[in-house]
Amino acid sequence: MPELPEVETIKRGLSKFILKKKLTKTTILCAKSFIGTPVTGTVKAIRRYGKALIIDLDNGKSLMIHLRMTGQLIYDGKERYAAGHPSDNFTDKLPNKQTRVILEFGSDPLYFNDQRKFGFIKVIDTDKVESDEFIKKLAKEPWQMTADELYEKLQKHKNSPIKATILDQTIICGLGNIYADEALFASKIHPETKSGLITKKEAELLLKSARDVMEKSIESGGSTMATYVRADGTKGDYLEKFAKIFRHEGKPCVNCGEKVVKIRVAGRGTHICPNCQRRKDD
DNA sequence: CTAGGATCCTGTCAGC
DNA sequence: TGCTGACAGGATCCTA
Repeated sequence: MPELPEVETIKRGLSKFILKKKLTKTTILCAKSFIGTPVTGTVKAIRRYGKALIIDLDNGKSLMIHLRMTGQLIYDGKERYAAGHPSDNFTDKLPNKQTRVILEFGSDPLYFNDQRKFGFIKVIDTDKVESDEFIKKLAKEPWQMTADELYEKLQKHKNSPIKATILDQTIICGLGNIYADEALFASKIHPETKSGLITKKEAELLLKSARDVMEKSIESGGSTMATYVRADGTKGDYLEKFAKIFRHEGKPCVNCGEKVVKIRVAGRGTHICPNCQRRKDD
């Protein structure tokens, strides 16, 4: 589901609507989607750590929200603001059968929808956010990391395929299945390449590519998300705005025209151009 | 310690 | 039509 750019988009969009508003009521429709005891309080800040969203209240409590694969947040005030896992129900009547939690800000509900129930909202003390078991393990994001740092980490996991390594949030934070494929394609690296065979130069390029693809998505993500929501029944296509390889299987590579293929790496569907991304091992 | 696979859960789609 | 298995924008747990 939502990777760093989507969560950043949610953060920016949601800030406009719920900052300084009071969370007055919580309705839990699925017990495993909400961890802790519901709280009330005024929204003081909205932060993001990797793919995790933090809503700080003015009473020392914070809500940590992780959308995992299929989470969505849909604010239904005067206008509707929806972001997260894209699907038709952004424009549905709400709540629907995938609604797990409803947070109410006065009369305006914020729906937490999550088809597969992997995501969650968790209440934690604001001063303990950074020591949370999940948060504290997160590595730096690509913008905070140097190529040398990345290179060193790759050497530590030299036998893992590079895609598996960059999907690990404790190694580099923010990439998910889409942006891992996009960054590897932009860097002309085959996803199955053993991490230990990545050169310093490639690590530098990979880091730059990761920044680029996510920045582009953040730029287009906000506006296209809004467009998606307003669309009259048509499916959102914001992936098409920036994806050059993800879900392009069967289509010609944008660089060389070779047919893009889909393979399986690290248990995940993976898209490559067999011509641009060559294996260097075996 | 690393590496790989199963697992959580619901829904959809391709292939009988 | 109905069934079955594969798979899905994530992360953890278990095993070797």
